[in-house]
Amino acid sequence: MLDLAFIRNHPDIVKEAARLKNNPIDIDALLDLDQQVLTLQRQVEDARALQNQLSKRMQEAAKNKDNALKTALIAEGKEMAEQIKAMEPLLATLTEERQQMLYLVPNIPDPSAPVGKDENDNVPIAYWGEKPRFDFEPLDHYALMQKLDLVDIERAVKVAGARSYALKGDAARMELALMNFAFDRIARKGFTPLIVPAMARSFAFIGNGQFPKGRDQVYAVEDTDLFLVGTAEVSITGMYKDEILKAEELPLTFVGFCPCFRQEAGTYGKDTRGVFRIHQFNKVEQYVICHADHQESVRWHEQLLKNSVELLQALELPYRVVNVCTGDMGDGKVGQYDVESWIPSEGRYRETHSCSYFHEWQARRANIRYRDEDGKVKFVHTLNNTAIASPRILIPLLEIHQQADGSVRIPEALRPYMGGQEFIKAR
RNA sequence: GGAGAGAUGUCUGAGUGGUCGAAAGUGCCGCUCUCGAAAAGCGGUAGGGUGCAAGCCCUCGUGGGUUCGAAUCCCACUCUCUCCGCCA
Repeated sequence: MLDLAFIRNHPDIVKEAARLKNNPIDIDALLDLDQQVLTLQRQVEDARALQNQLSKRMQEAAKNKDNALKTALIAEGKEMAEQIKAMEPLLATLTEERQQMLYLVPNIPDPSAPVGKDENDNVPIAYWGEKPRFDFEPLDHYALMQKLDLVDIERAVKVAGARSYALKGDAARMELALMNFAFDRIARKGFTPLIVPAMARSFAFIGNGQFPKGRDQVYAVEDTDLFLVGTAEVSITGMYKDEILKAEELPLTFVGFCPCFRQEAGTYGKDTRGVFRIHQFNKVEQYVICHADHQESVRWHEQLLKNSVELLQALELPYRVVNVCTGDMGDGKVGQYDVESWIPSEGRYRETHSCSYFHEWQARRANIRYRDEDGKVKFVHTLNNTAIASPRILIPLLEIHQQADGSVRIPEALRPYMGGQEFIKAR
């Protein structure tokens, strides 16, 4: 959410941001509504001021035992109360409408973000690792998983419907190993480990930016105000809602884990093979709350990216980093890098990580602030990045490390988390 | 699921329907004292909206109601805590 005062003072900047992000919001309509609110608000406040004055004079009258005056003032007060009561519902409605519209206003992308329409305009900025050359016919991840008995999709679908899966055997062990591996490595950098609720109230989703716009991607728990989170980010943001932190407490750095749930509405027929796009997965997430300082945000953005790619390097997975263009990045983001891992069977890189910084956009929604050294209360900055998300990461992991004999080599860095095991072999 | 208690500022905690945005303590900041620190003393210290500003308005869990006027009375809801039951 942007500062309303900023939108008033810089409507052109906001309109340009919306255009760059393919966001159809009508800023003029918002400002128009805002003016209505302000006008009506002034009227109501004037009336209330008058009412308060009457109230004070009434006390005087009571003290002086001036019953005639008191009676007259009460009559006047009654009148004011009615006037106010008549104006209040409209003011409340308009204010709420303005708020809902405000939620839809996108953040201003950084000038360094490439301008573009969709993911095709994202700009690769770094490559790492050698794409493997196989001297045998490599399998795709699903074929590999079937052959090694690592997954049971049919029976999982029987239980939970399309886009479900059950990891089996060493794939199940590997998934847990990956979570542990990522959790450990990021924690070792000083990030506080956090296992967070996978369900959260609506305010957490509003705070994070998933609501109201992404509501259709989220599962609701019936007859409650609870929803299943699509990322630990939602819960962590919610945890700090309405807090005023001390400047010296910042930055707060977390490595958060929770199962993640996504409806994947509107993706029918897309990525239906294997475990690429599923409704439930596990994710270790990096999350940072820092001072309201652009440079500090940028430094953390780079650091979070570095943390993630170090994990991929340890897993010996070739990847590239793309600078996500304005049209492809989310509403709340100032800047976004995606890390894409090489998928041999598709002959292309695909998103496995997403690294974003938001400035105050989430903090304003969730009302997370801190008291600055000089006593001023400011909104914090927030950032987040995937550390590891699985089973998606199993796709490059299995495909890249498959061997001529049909087995899969476990990268050395992961072996300590799998009891020293070196290969996944057919049973 | 059953029974009870509660929700106030950084925290603890007081609060008779009007002079309460709110006592007191604590924390924090400044000053005095001191070579310096501690202790002690004095002063300051909630957030938000609106306005050039003075100011005005709002906020005592949330929403409604009573009233000229609600932290205070009434209703509903939410949440927290304690005990019992069930349970990983």
